[in-house]
Amino acid sequence: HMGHALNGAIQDALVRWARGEGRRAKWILGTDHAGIATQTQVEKQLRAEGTSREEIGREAFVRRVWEWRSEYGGQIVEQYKRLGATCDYDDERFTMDPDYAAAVQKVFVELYEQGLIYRDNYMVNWDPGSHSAISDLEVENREVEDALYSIDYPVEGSDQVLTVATVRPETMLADTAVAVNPEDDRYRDLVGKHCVLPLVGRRIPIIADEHVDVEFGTGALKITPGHDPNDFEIGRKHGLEEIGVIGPDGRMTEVAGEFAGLSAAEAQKAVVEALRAEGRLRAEEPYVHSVPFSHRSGERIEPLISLQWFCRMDELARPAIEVVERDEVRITPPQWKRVYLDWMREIRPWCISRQLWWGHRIPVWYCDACEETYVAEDPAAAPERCGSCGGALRQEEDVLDTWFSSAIWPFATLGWPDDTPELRAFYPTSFLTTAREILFLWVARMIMTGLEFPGAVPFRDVYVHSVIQARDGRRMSKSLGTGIDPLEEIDVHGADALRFGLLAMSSTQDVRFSDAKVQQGRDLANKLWNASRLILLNAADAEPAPRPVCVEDRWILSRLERTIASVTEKLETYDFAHAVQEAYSFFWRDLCDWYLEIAKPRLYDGEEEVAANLLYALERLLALLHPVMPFVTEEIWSFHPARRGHLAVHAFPVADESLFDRAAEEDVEGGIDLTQRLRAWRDLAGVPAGATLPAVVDGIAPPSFVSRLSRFEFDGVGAEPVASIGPVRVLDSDQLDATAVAERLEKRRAELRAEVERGERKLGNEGFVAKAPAEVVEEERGKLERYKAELAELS
RNA sequence: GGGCGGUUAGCUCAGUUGGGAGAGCACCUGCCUUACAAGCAGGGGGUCACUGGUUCGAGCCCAGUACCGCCCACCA
Repeated sequence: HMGHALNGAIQDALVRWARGEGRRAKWILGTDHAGIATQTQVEKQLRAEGTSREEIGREAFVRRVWEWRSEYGGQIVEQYKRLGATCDYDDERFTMDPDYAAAVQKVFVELYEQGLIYRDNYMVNWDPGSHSAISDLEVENREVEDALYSIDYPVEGSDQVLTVATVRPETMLADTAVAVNPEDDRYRDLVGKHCVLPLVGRRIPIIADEHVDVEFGTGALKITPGHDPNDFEIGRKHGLEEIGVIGPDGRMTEVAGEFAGLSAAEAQKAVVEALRAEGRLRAEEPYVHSVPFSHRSGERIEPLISLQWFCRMDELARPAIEVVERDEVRITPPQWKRVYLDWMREIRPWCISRQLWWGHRIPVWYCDACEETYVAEDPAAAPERCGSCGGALRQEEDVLDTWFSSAIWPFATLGWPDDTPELRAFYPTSFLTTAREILFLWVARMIMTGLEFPGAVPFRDVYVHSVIQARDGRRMSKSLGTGIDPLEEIDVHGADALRFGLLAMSSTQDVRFSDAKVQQGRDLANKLWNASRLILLNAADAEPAPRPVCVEDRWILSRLERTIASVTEKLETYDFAHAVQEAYSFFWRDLCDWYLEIAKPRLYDGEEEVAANLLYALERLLALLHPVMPFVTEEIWSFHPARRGHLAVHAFPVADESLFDRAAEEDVEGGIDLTQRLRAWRDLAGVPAGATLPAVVDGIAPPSFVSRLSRFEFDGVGAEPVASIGPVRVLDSDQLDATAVAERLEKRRAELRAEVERGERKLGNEGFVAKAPAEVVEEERGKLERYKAELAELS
């Protein structure tokens, strides 16, 4: 999707740039096994074939997934090639590769042996869609309208009732307490007594817990430790019984008695009806609240207690917090640093087991006879018999969260745990870019495992790129139909155009996809081609070199080198939008609009110096733009007389400061400004486009190109001056329309009067003159003088 | 409920330390000028969301308001 394309454009620009600077660059492209998503796809196929994973069994299913993978797994790689990404394709990695899998097992076992990985019955986010537990980060909350039911729970041995409110009445079957706030005077004397649970008849204690909000509803809260994360915590604190009435299949269990077998939704209706029949239902009202959904399957999460593997994060997080605090890992843009730190400081245990078949099967074996547990790094070397009782061993059925294996990507792909030359050469890596939704899921975990295993940060820089939204500002998503396919953009506009466009769009904030920016990239590629044609067809015999012979030459060389310096600086700070805009504007405005137009006569004359300058500028410009637009620059390069091999392995230009020339820049830019004013005057005075007008210059002569590019002859004689533009006095001629000239003059006089008034007002302000810096005041005085002088000339 | 970001031209976005508001696209006018009509030249267009404050001077700094978006969060 477009996020991959942006990510690829950024990484490829940086890696090509790094190579061009002679740095040893490695870019490993690879994929994770996307456990839930992939398993879901294959299960869908099986259903279409009238079978299921249960029917064909684990081994056959995993084979099917590998087949699926061999068919579709290469797509992203092919797409990256279309984009022009120069990954080390021979080194492609996959999280299920045997050596990678071995690294995953090793990490699991080491963390297990340190006591950081443990198995526990705990409240998890159960995803009925994938039939698996998922982690907190894979849950998204959505606003939903439910009904809020108020139910009367009779207090044992009295006429009193406690009214509790719930959006999930079916879970009342698993209630094991009613809680009130200890400070709540209304219920103080009820604490310690019991309620009788309607429909069920179970005696449940009334307990006091400060979590209960006195303000909400009646201030009495039903406690269902088995089906509510909140109640689970309270239940553990008070040692309450944990009852499960909803099973992993989303249906009511045997424990639910007469409701057993119903889906949770059906049970809700039935329970409400039963309560109503018993007169226990006090109220029912619409209620909007946020509800967890599975990010993967889209189904509503069913919180339930289940036996899962967890990873304790606090110890792992501590050093990962420090390296970011100390900027040993720099996060750009900087606001994400705090987001990272806030999350890490509040980090909770990570549920790492998944009830799937596609993934790294957890390397744990159980002895059913004596309840002994074994772990083994190498599944092939796993014990077959229990060491204590000799009983048969059974391997854990669950697999690891895909992110658990992705977390070790930076070093596992380089051969860890072996001490490989690659690991020594490239770890720690330098750069990682990603969308911010990946910051916790992946980046944080890579930092933690990197510090824990190889013992160093996995990368120095993290760049969090923009989210590219759809043209209308909505999220790009397949389900909304708002997605824009990068491959289609490449088909229509070209990969260079898309790369340029994406980098030009990128920002420190989210941006809408801009067709105009891609268009700009396409236009740039086109114009590069045309300008190169002009240069190469007319200058091919020269040797590229800076050979300035006039102020315009010194100007363009100075601008070229300043642009190189500036683009490099922007790349260094990951300011891609400004980097590409700056290169664009140098090429389009300075080189094409001005220098090429100025230099054409010399070029057509076969002048060697101008040819040398142009070939030099082109050579350096191609190399500068190559990281952004590799295809067109490489193609043009193949026609350049200075080419040696491919541009892709040519050096990135280093700014030559000896060519910086402030004076030449001022002179030429003054000439450009004068040319534009002369052209504007002509246009507004209604002069035919092709006409050449007589004029004289009063004072210092402007650069020679001004006359030709503005179509004025500066050696006019005889006629009266009718207008004054800078040092240029336009002389009367029969090509001028007297009325239009008069109107134009009057318009200019009005402008000048307004400027003079503005300047006088500002300088008449005592505060300004007294408190503003002297140079600012001086500048204002100078401007006022110039405006007054021009106005005097025109009157 | 917390936190972060946004509000600048018709559209998408830039605006470095506070000193006369910019780009690309779109629009208007004129040009097929021997690299390019996917082009060239010129032009119009903005109460910088709102209200106060600081300052000689505010798009920029401070306080508040209103919308929009995102992230985090165990009020039933």
